[in-house]
Amino acid sequence: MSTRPKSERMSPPPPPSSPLPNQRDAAIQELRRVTQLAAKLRQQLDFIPELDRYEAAAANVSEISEAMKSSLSILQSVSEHSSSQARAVAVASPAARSSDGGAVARYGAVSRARKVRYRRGRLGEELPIREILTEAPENDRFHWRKYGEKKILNAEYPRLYYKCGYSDDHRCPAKKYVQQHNNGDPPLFMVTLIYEHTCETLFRDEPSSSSGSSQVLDFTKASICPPLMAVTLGLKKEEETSTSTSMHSYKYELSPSMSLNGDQADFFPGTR
DNA sequence: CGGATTTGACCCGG
DNA sequence: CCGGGTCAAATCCG
Repeated sequence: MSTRPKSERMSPPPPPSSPLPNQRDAAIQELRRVTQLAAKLRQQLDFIPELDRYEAAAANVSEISEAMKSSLSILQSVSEHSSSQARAVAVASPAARSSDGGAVARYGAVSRARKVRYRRGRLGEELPIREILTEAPENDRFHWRKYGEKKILNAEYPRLYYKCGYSDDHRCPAKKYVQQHNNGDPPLFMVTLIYEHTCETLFRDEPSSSSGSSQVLDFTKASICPPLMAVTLGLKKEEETSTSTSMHSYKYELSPSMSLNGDQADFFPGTR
């Protein structure tokens, strides 16, 4: 009964109507599909705002990739060493097999540098930084309070400064800067996240329980968690927000442009 | 009326 | 001194 809402399948699963020798090929093909999905997953990681969750998810994706790789190699080696039956097939098309391995390696290599950077704080400290290029900067489900806006030299668009809406109550250090990046049809915004939220743990990994809320991915867009249920880490006994955590309404106004040719607009060379 | 946003001043590091 | 980041009083808005 659980059908994915949006779907993102790239190829329909091949019918399992394969005889024996082809089963291995089918399995390999499935593995390749999963490998592609892992690659896609890796891209979606970029939309995870919190540092620790991002890294945890990244680790999981890496493990998936590794598992895929080893599974594939196991399958292949089995087929090659295997006696009798599979033997014929294995010898029949060695080229195909090696190409499979190539594909896996390629996807495995996609693990480009993560966008977790560090920046000098006023005290010379290093602040955890993440940069995200998105068309929906308001769609992380946190409550932000704008506290400044600044024109940036050589930048077409101003930079907007936000801090966590609970920064006062919970000493949450999370901040984010949002700057429009271009004026495409879906305009892109460079979102810089600084520090993690300590105010609330939105959804700790809850196994099972209610439907939906598949704890990972799908932050891509949409889905703004309805109520931020301020679940503190369980150590501090603070009287939680209680006061209706109102829905927050954003409005990132796209400033009325200020001319400029936008030629040099070189923001972050390395991203993407 | 209260909370969020606006916006220029202020601060601070390079 | 300059530019980016933050503060905070004024203002806006529901």
